[in-house]
Amino acid sequence: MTDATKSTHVLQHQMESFEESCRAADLKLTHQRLEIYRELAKATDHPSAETLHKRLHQSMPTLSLDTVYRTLTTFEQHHLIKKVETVDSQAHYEAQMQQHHHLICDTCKEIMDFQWSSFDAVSVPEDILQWGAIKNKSITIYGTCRKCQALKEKKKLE
Amino acid sequence: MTDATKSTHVLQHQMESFEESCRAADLKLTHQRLEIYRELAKATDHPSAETLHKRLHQSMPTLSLDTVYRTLTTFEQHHLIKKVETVDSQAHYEAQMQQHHHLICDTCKEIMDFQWSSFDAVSVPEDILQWGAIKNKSITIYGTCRKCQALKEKKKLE
DNA sequence: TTGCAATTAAGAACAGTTCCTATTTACCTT
DNA sequence: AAGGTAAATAGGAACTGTTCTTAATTGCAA
Ligand SMILES: [Mn+2]
Ligand SMILES: [Mn+2]
Ligand SMILES: [Zn+2]
Ligand SMILES: [Zn+2]
Repeated sequence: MTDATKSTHVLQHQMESFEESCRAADLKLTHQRLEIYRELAKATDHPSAETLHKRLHQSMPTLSLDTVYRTLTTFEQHHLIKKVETVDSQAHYEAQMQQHHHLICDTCKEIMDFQWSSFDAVSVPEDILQWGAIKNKSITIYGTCRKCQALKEKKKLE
Repeated sequence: MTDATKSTHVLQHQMESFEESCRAADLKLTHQRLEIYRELAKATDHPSAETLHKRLHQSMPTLSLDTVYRTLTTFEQHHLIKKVETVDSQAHYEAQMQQHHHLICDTCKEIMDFQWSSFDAVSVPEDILQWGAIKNKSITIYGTCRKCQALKEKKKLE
């Protein structure tokens, strides 16, 4: 997927399996839940509740910010979405549930996904096993993205 | 270091290099700054501003929470400490500046340090290099720590 | 010592999130 | 299809974590 948005049929499939998960979890299929999930699923960034609320406002002018927060929390509790760990004061979310890792730009704070399957395959060092039961490991890479690097170069020349 | 607290002379050395860094950065060596740094440096957990404030309250009853926040922000800006990325609403800090990684317990939320030098040594996948200038990569491992596992076992038996 | 810019304490303000409650809605039962 | 009911929502109040404002204090250079 090189495009900035997901193809319609991939998203449609994701929506169907989302609806199935909701029914299985006894979550009512409200318009709000469907639209919030769809908006998050089609996002390639990792939006905050406020960002999602803004994006949905045009098509759902009465949607309350509280509903966005409450709904995201519900989804997270049912493992339908994930809260992304950041250093930011706002919480960021994603519907991407497959194993993946993050690139974070220290300048624009954009969070990008990436894969590193050879890392996913290795097991953790011996001495960590005694800490407890390990469930998951993920990488965060920090740096400056191309866009922000270019901007900095420009400013230097001025 | 198997002990829960650092040996006095290691901490003393860390304090000396901290004082040097402050002078180099034109930061005045106030009692508050020294004590906040010392408290963070000797901690093996990853305390929040509020936790640090509580720990310091006995010896410094007039220390304000605002000063703790302001001081931690100042230290972070001068790369004397780090803000730890978590999914938590409170910010967590550490004085440990050497490359290391984190284990986070999903139950008690405790954050533990660990080393993985063979991972530190490998370079990132080719295609990531085109994203921008990479500065650092770190791992977060999630799971349930021994203590919390034991507690859960106990509850099951009841 | 003295002078002054930097720093602090205390509380007000602010930002992000959650709670309260009256109203609405999904969906189960007829 | 219609009715009943528990769950979900909107809107505003409340709460929590963090930052700002300002007057008083302090570190440190002269
Ligand atoms: Mn992601
Ligand atoms: Mn650490
Ligand atoms: Zn950037
Ligand atoms: Zn634990």
